[in-house]
Amino acid sequence: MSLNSAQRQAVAEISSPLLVLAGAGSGKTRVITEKIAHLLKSGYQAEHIYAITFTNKAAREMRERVAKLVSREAAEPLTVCTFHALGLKLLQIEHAAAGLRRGFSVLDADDALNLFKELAPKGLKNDALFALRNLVGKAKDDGLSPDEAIKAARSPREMEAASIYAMYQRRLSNFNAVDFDDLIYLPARMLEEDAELRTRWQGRIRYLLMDEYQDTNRAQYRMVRHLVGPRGAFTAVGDDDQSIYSWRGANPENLNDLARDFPSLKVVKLEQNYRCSSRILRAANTLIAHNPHLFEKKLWSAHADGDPIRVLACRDEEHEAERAAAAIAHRQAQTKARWHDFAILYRGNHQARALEKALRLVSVPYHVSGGTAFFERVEIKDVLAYLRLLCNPDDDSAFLRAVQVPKREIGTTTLEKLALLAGSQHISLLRAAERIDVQKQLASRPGAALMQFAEMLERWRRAGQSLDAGALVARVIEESGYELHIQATVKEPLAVAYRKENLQELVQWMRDNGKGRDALADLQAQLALLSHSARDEPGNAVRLSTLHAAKGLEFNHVWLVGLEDGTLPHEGGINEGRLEEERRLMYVAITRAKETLTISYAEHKRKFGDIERQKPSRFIDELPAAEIEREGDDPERDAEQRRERAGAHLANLAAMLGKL
DNA sequence: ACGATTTTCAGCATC
DNA sequence: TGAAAATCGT
Repeated sequence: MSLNSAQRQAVAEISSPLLVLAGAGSGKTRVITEKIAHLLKSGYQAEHIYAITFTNKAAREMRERVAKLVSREAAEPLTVCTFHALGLKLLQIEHAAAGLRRGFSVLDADDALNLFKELAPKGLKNDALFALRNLVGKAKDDGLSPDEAIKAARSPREMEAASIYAMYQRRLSNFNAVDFDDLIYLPARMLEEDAELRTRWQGRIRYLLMDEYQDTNRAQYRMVRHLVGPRGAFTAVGDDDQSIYSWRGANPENLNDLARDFPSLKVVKLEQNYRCSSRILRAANTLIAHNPHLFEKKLWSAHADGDPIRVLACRDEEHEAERAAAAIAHRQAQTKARWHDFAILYRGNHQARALEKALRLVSVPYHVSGGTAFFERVEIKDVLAYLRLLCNPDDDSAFLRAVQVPKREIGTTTLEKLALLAGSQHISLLRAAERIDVQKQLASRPGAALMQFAEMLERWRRAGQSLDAGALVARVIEESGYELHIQATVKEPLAVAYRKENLQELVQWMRDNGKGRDALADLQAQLALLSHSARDEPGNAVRLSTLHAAKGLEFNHVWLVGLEDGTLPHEGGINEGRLEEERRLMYVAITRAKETLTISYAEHKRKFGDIERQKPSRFIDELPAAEIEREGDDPERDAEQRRERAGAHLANLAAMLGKL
């Protein structure tokens, strides 16, 4: 299929900075991939083209689609990665300018939070702690250094946050480590302050493409602005109606700022939707028209009207789940559709429980996507701690983890003593553990155990000179006793096998990606950015997903459950300006559906113990009444409605026959 | 160092 | 309500 005229325009425009406003289902990924092919044809060299996404998954998909379009060899030198991966790459190359040493660590969210907790006042309530951390995060997002944050502090709370921020950054620097936010903040700052570095990177990145632009935060925008420079050779693709991440710092205003900062900016709108039935799209348009808009766009679809949108009133959450499960099972049996053509979408993770139960009951295969902590793979984090420590002896947080798993008779008392000694000499825990005089001040058994641990790391470091990354990691897993540790601590044989597989996959990943010497130093940092592996694909199963996790996906048949005031829109979002974001969330949900959309709500729900009456979501009233078909849960009432419809149908037929 | 009991908290979740 | 974290008790 060929491109439509707006898509062609978006692909061909390479002389001016370009903003592509890509409505839901308008083929934005296709435009980006075609544009990369076009840039290559126009004489841009692949190593100078950068395509940036938000998630690893999106990056992987884009790489695959580009490789299909041009050849695999032509696509290979392209850079297609996440914002954070780009920031990491810059830091690894320019580490000296950032005050980092080679092999620096990237602390994951967990480690960063633990470090923060250590520095924050003790006994702080959870929400106060998070509020404080948000203030620190905001300072980084605003591009303020700790000193600047202290100067800018306007209230005692901000002052407190700024001083914790300063301590926090000092600790990171002692660890020779950065956190996720630093992967954006530090590059943005370096590009801002160092003209020579900026010119060099602008020469390296000759064309920049950005996906999901509405999700960028201010720091990311700053980084981008300096990377593209005044030349503005970039394409930003986004949709303000699909901005659903402002709660984690995304700033859709960035779409506006683009026009301000690049006066020659061209704007192309992709308004033809290739995904939804006309009726579904009309419903989505009518709903989102209740929001104010910066850019007017009118999405249309060439598809037929299709089935009406059904709105079901259910007794309670269980009843709602049963109806969805039964309807999916029934429809699948009737139409022989594939299971993965169905999705049930909901606002909060906890809503999945009733649905899972109902689906199991009717033996429908399902896959729950999203939901964070499900696949927190300890074995990867543990081994990564070893690798981090190997590349960066100053990484205390990696030391604390590695030294305790597997158990080697080093307990909290020993570590506290060690920390005290290390602190008094201003050296890291591992450096302290290596020192004979420190060992002498500890009890003999723990002292010896620490020495053994330090020697083991030193052995690996020497072995690393001649081994490639994959082989070295295999050796670390073996010699650290980690495999035995899994066998000893994990009870189920299946889980043991699964964990070993994961470690095997880690080794393979190192083999695949590790080229050249010192590869491990770079790879261990990249590993921190890798969340899920390429496998654990959902397969042929009904998809259960939160609305957030469903963005970017599409299904023939979508069930949207829990449409009650307080759930969608969510309680907290109803008051402040967040109602609009809730509406966008609903918009995203509707536009996932290609053929049929069923919306349901529960009239009663248990909340924190007791049963509460629920009001149907106000968003239901914002849908076009002509496109929806309401059904209560009262069988009598339903039967009556069906009879009425059948009657009307018959009357229609009779009328038509009469005309003939 | 561990298991039992009490307290707390309840929105999405990337890198 | 119910799960997870914090605290208690041995």
